[in-house]
Amino acid sequence: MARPREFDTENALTGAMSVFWEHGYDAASLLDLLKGMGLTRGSLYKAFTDKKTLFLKVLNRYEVEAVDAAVALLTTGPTDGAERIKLLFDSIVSAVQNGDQRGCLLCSAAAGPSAVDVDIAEVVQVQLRKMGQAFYVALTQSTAHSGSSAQDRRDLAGLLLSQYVGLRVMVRSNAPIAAIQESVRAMDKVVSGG
Amino acid sequence: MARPREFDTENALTGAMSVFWEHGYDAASLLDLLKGMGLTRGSLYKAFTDKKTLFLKVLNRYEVEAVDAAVALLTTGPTDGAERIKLLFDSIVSAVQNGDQRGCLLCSAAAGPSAVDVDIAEVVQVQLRKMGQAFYVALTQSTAHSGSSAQDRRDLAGLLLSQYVGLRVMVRSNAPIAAIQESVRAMDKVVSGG
DNA sequence: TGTGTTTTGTACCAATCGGTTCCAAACTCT
DNA sequence: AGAGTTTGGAACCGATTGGTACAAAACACA
Repeated sequence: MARPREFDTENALTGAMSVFWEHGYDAASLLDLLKGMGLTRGSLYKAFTDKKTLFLKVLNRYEVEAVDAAVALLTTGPTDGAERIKLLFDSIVSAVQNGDQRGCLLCSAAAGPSAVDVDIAEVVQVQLRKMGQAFYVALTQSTAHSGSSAQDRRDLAGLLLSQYVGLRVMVRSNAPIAAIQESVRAMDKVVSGG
Repeated sequence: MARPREFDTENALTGAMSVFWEHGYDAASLLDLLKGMGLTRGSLYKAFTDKKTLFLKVLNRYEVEAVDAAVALLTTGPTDGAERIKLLFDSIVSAVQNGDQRGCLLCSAAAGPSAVDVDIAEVVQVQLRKMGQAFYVALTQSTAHSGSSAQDRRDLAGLLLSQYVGLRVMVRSNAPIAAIQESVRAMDKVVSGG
């Protein structure tokens, strides 16, 4: 009934995510996005309305692609819950060692536009809360912490969450990998020695 | 020998710090800065060269005003080192309770422009390292940790540092105060029961 | 093969960005 | 008072910002 799209929406979103991830929300210009998504102004605005709505859709995609993966890692699998937590933090170190210094799109959004835009802040909070819940579940399914009170587990889950955010912000800020490793090593000890 | 300044440089820097603190580096426009500093374009550029150099000077001022204060709190005083660490984290909670959601200028800089500008990144790293060192000293001067190995203390200091960054980022991102308190409570436990 | 509908690409928009230029005003010193 | 020097303020700069308008192109359906 009409002219079909020449681009794949999912591909375009992936491209946008990559641009936002690298530059951050504010610093990512329309031109960056157009180049990264491989489409022109008209198409972008017709398909995604707005820079901000595009970013919100990218955040949703990040949730599906990255957050849910982390949540799955934390809440399922054969290993002990504490072991899964270690795996997650070790994956941060691995990422840095592989040259990925982009940090976490969600964490950067938390530090940046989230302080100014309520819509973005809301999505960010939902996802952070999701991560926190996953930490809580992992602790509950760990032999070292299943015996402690729910309150203590909740507190420790909160610690793990802010720790996660802090680490990935430090990664993005060019902190030496040794500093990251120290932090992860200490965190492993806390999680093991409940 | 010439016309004197009509403004006080230190006052102007304080104003600039306040603007950068609230908006972040990128989002702080020249107009915001001029208004916040109470001077005009000509004066700003004559006195501070550049937006970026102004920010670097603001970072130096933040170091003197905020970082050094935190370092002093952590490294001196009559109380046990672990107690000082608790005081620092409690002060974060207090700030939020008093309606201050700006977080930490340094931490926001770490998440934002630091990933892009090497000069800013360098200053940020120096100050973060300074904070980490202070955590290390506090641990060394704590009865609960003076017995552990220097390596363990270094690791835990790294954990405290990333924890500090993460907390203040979360504060800025509008996280509920309950989440902040959980994290601090768990942190207190780790520091006490070393 | 039209006809209707949607996409695409470009030209264009006002607003704002950080930064420069320039001159009158305000001062110190002789 | 006059010379010398620096500040303050406003006008102005090109570049870039996110966003819109519109005509041509590409399809589905009849």
